[in-house]
Amino acid sequence: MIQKTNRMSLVEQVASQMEQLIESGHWTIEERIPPEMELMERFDVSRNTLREAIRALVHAGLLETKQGSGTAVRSASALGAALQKHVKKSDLIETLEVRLALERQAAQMAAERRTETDVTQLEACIRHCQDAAEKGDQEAFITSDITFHKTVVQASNNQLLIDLYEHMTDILYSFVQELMAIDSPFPYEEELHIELFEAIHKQDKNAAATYVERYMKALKENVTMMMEE
Amino acid sequence: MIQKTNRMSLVEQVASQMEQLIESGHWTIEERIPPEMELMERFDVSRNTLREAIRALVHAGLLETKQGSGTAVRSASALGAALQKHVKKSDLIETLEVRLALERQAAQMAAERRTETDVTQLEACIRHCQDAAEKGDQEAFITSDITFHKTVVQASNNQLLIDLYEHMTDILYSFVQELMAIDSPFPYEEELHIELFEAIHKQDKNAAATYVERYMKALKENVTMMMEE
DNA sequence: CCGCATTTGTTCGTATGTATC
DNA sequence: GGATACATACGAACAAATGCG
Repeated sequence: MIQKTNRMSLVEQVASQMEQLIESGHWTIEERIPPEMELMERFDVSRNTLREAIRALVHAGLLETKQGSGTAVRSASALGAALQKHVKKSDLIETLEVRLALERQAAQMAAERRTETDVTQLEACIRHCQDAAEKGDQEAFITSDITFHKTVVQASNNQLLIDLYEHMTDILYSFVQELMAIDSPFPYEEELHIELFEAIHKQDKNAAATYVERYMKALKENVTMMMEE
Repeated sequence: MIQKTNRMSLVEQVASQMEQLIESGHWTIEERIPPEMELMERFDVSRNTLREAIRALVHAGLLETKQGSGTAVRSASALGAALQKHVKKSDLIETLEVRLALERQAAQMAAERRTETDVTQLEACIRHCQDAAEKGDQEAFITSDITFHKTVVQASNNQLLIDLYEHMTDILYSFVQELMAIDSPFPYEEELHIELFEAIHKQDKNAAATYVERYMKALKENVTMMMEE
């Protein structure tokens, strides 16, 4: 069978391969990729062809070039970069509302499909949250909190939903970090986490949705308050 | 104050401008854009620079070049193209589940925020659906059906949600078209549309969510049946 | 601080393949 | 088949930024 990809332009072939290398994690984030000269030899193409491929990935948000310095990986996913660009033009509240939509759906599906492994993982996440809260370690707490939510979504077993949610959350996180500078009076709704966990554990679909809604409502109010200050 | 990054690369400047032209609808979809020579003069850059910019947009899915023919607009949005690529690797069911998440949230928000204009628009959409159903015009019906759902989401007044939903729906639509070839035994849940409309009209948030869930459940079952055949 | 090597940025020229008329 | 227009690909040259000794 003849490979149809002979019809794919050289630039596309090179760009695809590089994209693969990035998304597969072979070229990790913030890492500098080999210089043009070396890549020319590796891919056996001319400099212009290679440069066009690099330009495509730069425009897609995957790479970042600096004259005189080199080219580095900026994002591991084209979808994430596209979302980020789009979200930057949007309202923070709008983004939160979309995140709520995704997490509620995920929580319901998690309640339906969760495995024993999911349950033990969620328990571990909650423990991490509690530990960080007791120690008063803000940063560690926020990280564990995010991990908890991501783990809930992962239990939904819907890869598209997982990807969208994680990108959305990462973007939100970096935004919130910019917004609230150093000190962060982030209230911990510990009960809500535990209740959500138990709803998933008991496979109670409606309860899971309700707790996500409550959590998100509280979060939304916090953010609006933060923005008014 | 010194301008920090007036040093945006020429290629990026050109690519951004072209992206603007596409997203603003100045270059409409499927339309062929001016040949390289003309664009070189308009942007006052060399051929290679222009080509790199075009390549970037091609890789982003906004443009499509054909040797000997020219360059045409393929998609009006970078996010849409990125989503499409990602969705193609996903399951149809997964995509439906995400769409449910978005539409349920949108319906709730529409119930809360809908204006009188939204109500009259939704009424018009329902009438179009009914007309098409009476005439037995499958294609017109599906189009009106999609328009109805998009109108519901638009009433949510959340631009990010609207964009995501519309891209998702367009992708789903093109998929379903491929899947079901010519004849399409697409069942019309007329009551559900009307009930959803009335819930939004009466600003009943919970009812709106319920009807979207029911509608999506029916749709999911139809799709699974279609795929098993 | 200077000079140098490295690396990316920009431009031009040339040859070839391919679709359209 | 021929003419034209466009896209593809390569090579070469110089400019500009960066980092190092």
